[in-house]
Amino acid sequence: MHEESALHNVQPARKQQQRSVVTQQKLLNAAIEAFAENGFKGTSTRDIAERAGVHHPLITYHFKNKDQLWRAAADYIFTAFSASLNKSLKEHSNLSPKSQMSAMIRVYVSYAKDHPALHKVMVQEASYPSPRLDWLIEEHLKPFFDFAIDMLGKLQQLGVAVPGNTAVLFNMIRLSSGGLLALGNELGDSSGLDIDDPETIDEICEMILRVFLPGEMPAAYAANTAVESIA
Amino acid sequence: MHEESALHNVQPARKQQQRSVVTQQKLLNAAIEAFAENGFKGTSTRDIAERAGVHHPLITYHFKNKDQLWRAAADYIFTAFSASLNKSLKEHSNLSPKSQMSAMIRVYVSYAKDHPALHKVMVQEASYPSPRLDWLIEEHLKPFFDFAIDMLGKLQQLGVAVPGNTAVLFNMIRLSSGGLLALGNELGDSSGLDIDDPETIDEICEMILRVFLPGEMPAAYAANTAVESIA
DNA sequence: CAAATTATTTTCCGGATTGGACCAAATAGT
DNA sequence: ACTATTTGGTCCAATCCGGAAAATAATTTG
Repeated sequence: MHEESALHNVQPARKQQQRSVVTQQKLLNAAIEAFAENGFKGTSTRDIAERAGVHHPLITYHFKNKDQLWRAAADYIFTAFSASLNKSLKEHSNLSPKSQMSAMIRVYVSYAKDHPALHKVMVQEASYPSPRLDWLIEEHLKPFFDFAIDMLGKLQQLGVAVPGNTAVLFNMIRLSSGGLLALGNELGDSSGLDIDDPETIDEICEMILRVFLPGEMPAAYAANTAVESIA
Repeated sequence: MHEESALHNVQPARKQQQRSVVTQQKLLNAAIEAFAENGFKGTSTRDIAERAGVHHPLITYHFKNKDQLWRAAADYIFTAFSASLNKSLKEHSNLSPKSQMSAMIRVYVSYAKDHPALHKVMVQEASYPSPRLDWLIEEHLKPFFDFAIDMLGKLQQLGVAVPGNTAVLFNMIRLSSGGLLALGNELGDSSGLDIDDPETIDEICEMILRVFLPGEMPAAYAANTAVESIA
């Protein structure tokens, strides 16, 4: 027996084996996919194990139980997203606020395209109150939201973003960006849009900018306003 | 035994009893709620029956099986929505296209507030390919989408709606409108928004109009362009 | 290499849940 | 009052559930 999930092992008396991290990752990816499709309740650990091509008791071994697996999976995908977001923020830190927000939206859309589960899991969990939703908000959503809303508010003051309740505006951007990609299956059949076409992705990004950030940056604006990355 | 669901009875040798339609409606409402929360796979017929306060074998009696119940529930909510939409369209048929689209968005937002399941079910089913998704698109989504996209395209030509791919724009409106309401649980905790406050609803509607339909109608435009209701 | 530790496989469990069948009783139209 | 419709109560066989436990295999470390 072990006290903690292998992912957060405190004192590994011995090094973690390679195959271990491989199966953990296989399980995490499978879990994300399954949870995104069928929600927490609608997903069985056996389904996840099968998708991962792994014997189901390994879930107990590596993650203790279904709930911890869900949390580990959420950590996994949100941390990865946060990383690529911070990377982009750093690269664009010397550009105008509008360019920064623009880059941020592009990162989100790109990430949502490759990992639609990011958006789906959020929607799935928000469907009804649950301890997981509370945890997700506190642990991952709130920091990101606070940061983005603050940034968006500044753009509103500059006349770049549409005025109005900033939180509402932010969530509209989030839902549009993530939702379009998550609805890939439906969009094709109902609206003739091909999500896998890079041009469609571009069109989506540009449309979001055109709609939500229609204003131009004031010419006199000094581009150099440092933007700290998210904690 | 009966050949068809009671809802689509062909030759009722005797009239359908009142209490029958009551339990059917209770079941339909419960089904919509449950399917919206946990998806098709994640919902059990027993769960639905329990929510409806009805003995679960009645599902078999009234709807034959789980799948038919899902279809009946989808029919129910989409038909009701279509009705209130057509009503609003008729009432505003003498107004400008922008006012009509504005009214349409308000109807959608209001409906999504009282019946967030409308949006949730769509998202749930679009999560992965399924015969239900195909059916839903063909039966309900396509007619509505085609109508709305056509209307939106005209508004783009008039310079009222933001230019760009009309289908993308339409889906952004749809996701923003429905999504904000469907995410009620999350929005409160993560962004301090109270969905139950009528002012919030107003703010949302106005924001959507401000963002997606920023242009003014050309003054010279003749208001009287008849708009047929959806088939 | 050998021992100690970590990881995987295999088997099993008790219980809950699944969708659905069945029939007797109640109810409501005619 | 007669009869079709609707409901209540019970049951079932199958499957799936999350997890425990023990036997086996593979790796790291000394």
